[in-house]
Amino acid sequence: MPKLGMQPIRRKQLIHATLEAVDQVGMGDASISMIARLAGVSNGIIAHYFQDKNGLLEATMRHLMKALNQAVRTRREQLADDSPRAHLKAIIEGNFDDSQVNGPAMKTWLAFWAFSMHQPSLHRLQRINDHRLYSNLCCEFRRVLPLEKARSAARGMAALIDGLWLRGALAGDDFDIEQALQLADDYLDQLLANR
Amino acid sequence: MPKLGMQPIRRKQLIHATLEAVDQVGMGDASISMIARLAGVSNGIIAHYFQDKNGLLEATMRHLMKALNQAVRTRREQLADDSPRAHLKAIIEGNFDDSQVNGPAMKTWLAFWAFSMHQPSLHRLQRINDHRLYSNLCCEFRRVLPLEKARSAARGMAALIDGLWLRGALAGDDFDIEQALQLADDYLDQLLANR
Amino acid sequence: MPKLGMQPIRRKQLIHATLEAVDQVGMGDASISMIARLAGVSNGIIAHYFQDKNGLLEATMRHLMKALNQAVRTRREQLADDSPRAHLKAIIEGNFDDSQVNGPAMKTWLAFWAFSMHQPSLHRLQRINDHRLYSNLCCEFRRVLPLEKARSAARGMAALIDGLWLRGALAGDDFDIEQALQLADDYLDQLLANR
Amino acid sequence: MPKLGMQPIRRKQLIHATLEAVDQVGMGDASISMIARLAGVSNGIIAHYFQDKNGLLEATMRHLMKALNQAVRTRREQLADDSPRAHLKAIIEGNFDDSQVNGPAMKTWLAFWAFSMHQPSLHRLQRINDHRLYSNLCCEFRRVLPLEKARSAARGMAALIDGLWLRGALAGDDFDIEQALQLADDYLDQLLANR
DNA sequence: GATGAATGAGTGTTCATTCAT
DNA sequence: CATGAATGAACACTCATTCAT
Repeated sequence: MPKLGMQPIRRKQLIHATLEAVDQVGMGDASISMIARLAGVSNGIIAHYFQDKNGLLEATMRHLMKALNQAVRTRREQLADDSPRAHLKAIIEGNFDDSQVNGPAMKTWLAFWAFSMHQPSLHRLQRINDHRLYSNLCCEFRRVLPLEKARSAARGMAALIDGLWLRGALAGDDFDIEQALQLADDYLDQLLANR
Repeated sequence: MPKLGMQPIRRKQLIHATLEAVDQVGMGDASISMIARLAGVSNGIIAHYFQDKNGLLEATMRHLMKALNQAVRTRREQLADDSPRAHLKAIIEGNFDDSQVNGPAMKTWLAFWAFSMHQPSLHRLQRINDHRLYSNLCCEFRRVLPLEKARSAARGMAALIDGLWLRGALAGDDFDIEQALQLADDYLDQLLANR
Repeated sequence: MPKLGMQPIRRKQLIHATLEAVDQVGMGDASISMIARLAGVSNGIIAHYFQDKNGLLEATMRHLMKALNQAVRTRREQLADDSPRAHLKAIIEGNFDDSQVNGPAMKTWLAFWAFSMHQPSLHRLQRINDHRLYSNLCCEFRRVLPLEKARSAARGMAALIDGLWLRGALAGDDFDIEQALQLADDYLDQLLANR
Repeated sequence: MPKLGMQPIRRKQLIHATLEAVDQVGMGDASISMIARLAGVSNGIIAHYFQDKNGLLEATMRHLMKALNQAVRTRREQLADDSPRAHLKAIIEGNFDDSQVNGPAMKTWLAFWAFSMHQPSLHRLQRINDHRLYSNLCCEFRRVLPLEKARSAARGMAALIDGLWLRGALAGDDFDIEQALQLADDYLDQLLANR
């Protein structure tokens, strides 16, 4: 008798096992059987739920992206203040959400960046994600800056956010999130001041 | 004695073949035999000159780092103007040198970032490289800013440079270097203005 | 579930293929793929059941040791006469059992002796096996000889058995088992006479 | 200018390096380049003096056999007493000469036994060596025993010698040579008493 | 006489994938 | 739904051998 509704449970199990595996040994050495072992299921099950390894990796990336979007959206929805500045801060902070700055997530993002350069389906996801950050920022800057200035500000802020995140990820345990937020905040002030 | 002085020639050959291979198929699929084929030599020669695959990858990373340092140093040495601002601009521009923004180099850097998270010897190299950028920037900022402000500025600028580079690399052919330099320059102005 | 209970079948298959391979080309040239071919299975299956080549070799050695112990035990259990002499003869004869004097077994034992000098896990097995022969002999000698004489007799008899076996193995097809048993028997008479 | 008379020097160097290599890692892992390194010469030199690896191994085996024969002959020549008993003791003792019971020699003999089963040229050498021990013993026994008894005694004594040596070699550092000689001596007494 | 660069076949091992149960 | 047995290609690496110098 088939257990009903196993699909979402198994998928979550396997995606988390993938993150854990990448955290432990890197994406290159995260084999199907290791992931299956971490998830406590058999090898074959991955084909059942994700077709093949690429399917699992793509699903894992979508999971991270969804978590990022969720982190940003939640912060923006809970805003008392509807000012551009408040929204921009929320976007910045969302990018340094717990779901994005833990070991497994950081290592997996790094691995995906490299991998996506040679995998069209992942590259598309990657570009969508990059564009969403820019687009979110640009929208808000647009409320207080002329178009070209807004675009420029969005490009700069997106780069600073990613750069801070990247250097933090590479630094490992020394990632000082408060400091990163402070730097982004200072930059934001300057961008907004420069009308 | 056999042909003498082949070592530096072969090493260069193989490092360039590695960059080419990573550019074509990514580091995960850049096999020893593919690299050897691209270099026009036999598989076994890699062991002869680099001990093993890791040795070759590490040498390739050192090559990229050396090129980056060289690009920065050359620009600084040729400076007519010895002002902090000029030096900082030279550092920024060095990071977007041709040796760093071509396809093979960008893909290889991305791959190394991911890989270094699980390879202590590469991680060490990575940290040295990250620190050098910060350190170079900090020195120059220090000439015009108080210590804490200089540190902050260096951290911010390092992050912006890396972020611009990263987003450019992920964008692929659409990497607009002029635009990136402009954004970094604007940020630099603001940092220097904020004494 | 897939075919159940394949493990013991496959393990026997592969151990016998190993003995055959060592018989045909020696342990140095008995490659995984040759063994797999002889067993009629794929290369990869060895990892599935024995982890790696060493695991297979160790299992093969255990198989030979088990056969030897079985050959001795069976003879002793079927003894009508419970005298020390009868037991000692049974031990001697067990060491020249068909399972121990055929080509594959002899060549594999020789190879293991050499190999065990550099493989701690096999060396341990080897010592256990050596000690068991001595120990079995000593127990029986002890029933009719004082301690020191029993020990001496056991050492001598163990050496003679191994020496006869060794020279027989090296002689190849000319191994005259009857002659070997006769020599061991004569030696036994002398040891027992020397109270 | 070619150095004259290098051949015997280089050959000795390489044979000793081979024994050392086999002692350290076993014959399976004693590569040409390891042997060359231990000898302090280049890889290519082995082909120069021994044609190929087999040539070197065969020469090494001949070296061990020569040392064994020398050890026996020297003892017999220095005998004051020309009795069969004295000669037999000399033969026994020669087989436990320092040149035969050190680590490198023991490990190499074991490896050769295994290897010779699949290498006709080495097998021939092996049989010559085995036969020489038997033949030497038989000659002396013949002086005091009838033909069949002499043959039997020689077979038994050869087996005991080899068996004691083998069990000693497998025991490693615990090889008690005095004990082995005592056991062989006791056996000798019994064989000579049984006219 | 001696070197060490270069080869390329061969090794053990790993792994994503398939499939009968 | 789920298993784990089985495959076979691919991998990094080793090595005896060759040969120009």
